[in-house]
Amino acid sequence: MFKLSRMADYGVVVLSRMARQPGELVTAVEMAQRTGLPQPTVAKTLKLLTRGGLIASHRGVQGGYSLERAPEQVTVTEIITALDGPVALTACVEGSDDNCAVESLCPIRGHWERVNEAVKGALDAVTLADLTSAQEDAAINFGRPRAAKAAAPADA
Amino acid sequence: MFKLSRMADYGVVVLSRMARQPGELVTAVEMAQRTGLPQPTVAKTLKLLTRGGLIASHRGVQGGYSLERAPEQVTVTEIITALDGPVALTACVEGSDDNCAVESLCPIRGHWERVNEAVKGALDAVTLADLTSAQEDAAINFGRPRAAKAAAPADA
DNA sequence: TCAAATCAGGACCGCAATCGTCCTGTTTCG
DNA sequence: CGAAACAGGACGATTGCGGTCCTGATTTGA
Repeated sequence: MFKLSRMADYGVVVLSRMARQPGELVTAVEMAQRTGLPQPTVAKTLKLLTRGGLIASHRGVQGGYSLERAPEQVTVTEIITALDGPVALTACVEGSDDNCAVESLCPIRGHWERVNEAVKGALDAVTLADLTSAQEDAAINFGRPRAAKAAAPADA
Repeated sequence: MFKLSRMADYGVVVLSRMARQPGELVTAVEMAQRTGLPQPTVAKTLKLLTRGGLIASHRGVQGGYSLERAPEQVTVTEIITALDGPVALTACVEGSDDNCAVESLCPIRGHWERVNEAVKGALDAVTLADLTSAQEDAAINFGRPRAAKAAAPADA
């Protein structure tokens, strides 16, 4: 229950790595090497984070991604939102598709939103800095279910 | 993101319906008729709720299920836990399977747990009574994606 | 001006977990 | 003893997600 998506995990890993040298411009492949995650996935994650406004991208030969905001300014809510869409407990709440046919007369809806707010608040209270604080030198490679086969390039 | 499972939705629907007559003994098929949900699914939900200790079951000819606890005593956390397992944000936290190979040296882990607690607290604060309060007479049939075909028996 | 590097965006496929159903016991009452 | 109802688990379909790749746009440097 409640498992946040793999993408969100990757986002935290990538951002944590970037937080170590804020402002530095790193390419997607470089990032993949540093984190040990597969390149395409890292690239995708970086793109999502860019679209979410969490990092800045620079095209061209000497391009790359950079963390422009301070780690204390980046909340977990933002990370999750950028990678998985808005934080919402129930399909009922967003009402995006045809999820809830009788949405208008569903009285539970309002109550769920209250819970949603509380959850969102909890996630807002945690920043990237909080998640990064203790892992300065530790190897960052959690959250990979069973893909830990071919040993990571280990910074090659 | 965060979408809680369909089962949890069903659980709330069923429990809300039961909360209207606490102590009354209703069978699974009866419950299905009242809620408009398919019988097998309702039966499954009832079983899970029973196992979770949220309702009591009585076998035999005149058997059925009954809500023994007061609606104010039933928290959302309990409902979710009964139907979907423990509330945990990350695969990292539970550490049940081989999800996290480097769990022991993953420094992010502790921080996620903090978030987990906050989320759990938010869900603990909402009871079944809160979700039931306003829906005394409204038809309860949200959360059904596209299965709203054959109009519900409407209490037959 | 041209070529290389790098990001942007989307399409696509495969897997996995979930959802929903059903079947076979077990218990209780008439 | 038979019917009613719950208990528990097995099983198949489906949806969403995770992961990869391809094509285009943009910038830099020779």
